[in-house]
Amino acid sequence: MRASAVVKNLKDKGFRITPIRKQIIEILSEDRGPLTSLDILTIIHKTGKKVNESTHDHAIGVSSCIRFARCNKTTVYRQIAFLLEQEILEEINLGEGKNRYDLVENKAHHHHLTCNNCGVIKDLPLEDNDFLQSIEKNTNFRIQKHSLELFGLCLGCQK
Amino acid sequence: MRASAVVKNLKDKGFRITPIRKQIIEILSEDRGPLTSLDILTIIHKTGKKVNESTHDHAIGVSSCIRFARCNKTTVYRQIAFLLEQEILEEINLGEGKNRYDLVENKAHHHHLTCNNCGVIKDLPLEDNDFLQSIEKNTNFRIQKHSLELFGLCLGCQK
DNA sequence: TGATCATATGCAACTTAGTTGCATTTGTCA
DNA sequence: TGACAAATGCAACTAAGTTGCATATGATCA
Repeated sequence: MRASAVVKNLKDKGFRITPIRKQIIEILSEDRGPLTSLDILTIIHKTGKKVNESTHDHAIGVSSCIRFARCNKTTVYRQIAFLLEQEILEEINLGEGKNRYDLVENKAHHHHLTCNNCGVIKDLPLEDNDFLQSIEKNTNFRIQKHSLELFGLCLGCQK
Repeated sequence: MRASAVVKNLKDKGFRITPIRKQIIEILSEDRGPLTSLDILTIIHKTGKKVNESTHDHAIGVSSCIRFARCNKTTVYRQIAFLLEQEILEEINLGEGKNRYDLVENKAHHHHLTCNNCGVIKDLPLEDNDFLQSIEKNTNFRIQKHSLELFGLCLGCQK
């Protein structure tokens, strides 16, 4: 798994490895597609270790309750910011009014194909260097970043 | 000006022409670049007719005050939704956490070049039909919509 | 021209994504 | 193990956008 390599790399650079940081890196390397901060938080809550807590609320007869792993949304946002800074993550905007995040691939820069029906998001590797160079020539802009997002129907949803 | 043609077209289709609807169409046809809902609201407030209102607040000695044209943000959002439905506007997302809107051009579909330094947004007309067709062939997706946004430095900001 | 009515508007309250300040906790290293 | 910088939790906040409902108004017709 790529997660352990990322963790090792961060450790070597002198950054702390906390359980939450590690878990977020693991979640993002499981190839679930680009995730929102809420996706990440929900996965942490669902997959985290269960904790038995004794309570003494005799009034409603509850003697113990089960809770899932705790993590605050602020922490998720801060981890995302950290991982973006370290260029481990990239931010993806599909016009949904929220951001998604994906591990930066070692392979070539890629784009996304989103199915308007089922919502599946597929990677789309593209050789676009020539394309960008010709735009630079024609416009006198120096291009630093670009985003190309495609929306349509996947094969299964065309029927 | 294109605004009057748009207004006439809406009237012919049986839609009401209210002062706010008209003003929003005019603002968007002034070629200020893609605007946010707040941009539109602010322009309405600044350029609207002044209204003298008599007050009788003797306690603080104010006998009249000047107010700018009123328009509620809800109204702007609803007009945007209406104009999107009529395919008069298109929604543009530059990853800012908010949407921008631009009149749909009769000319070819185009993209945007945003300067990371001064924020200027330039139109970029592109012939991308072949490009999209080859992606359809390679992926089996039927592409319905795409967004290509480029970010970098305009000529003036490269120095 | 004035009455009618569907449509447009204003307002307040709400939702959701994301941010900030501050007190507390915890990984790391000596 | 103790110390301390970095990470976390929590509450309160901001900003974009939405919803319900009462009121106002543009277009039409008598």
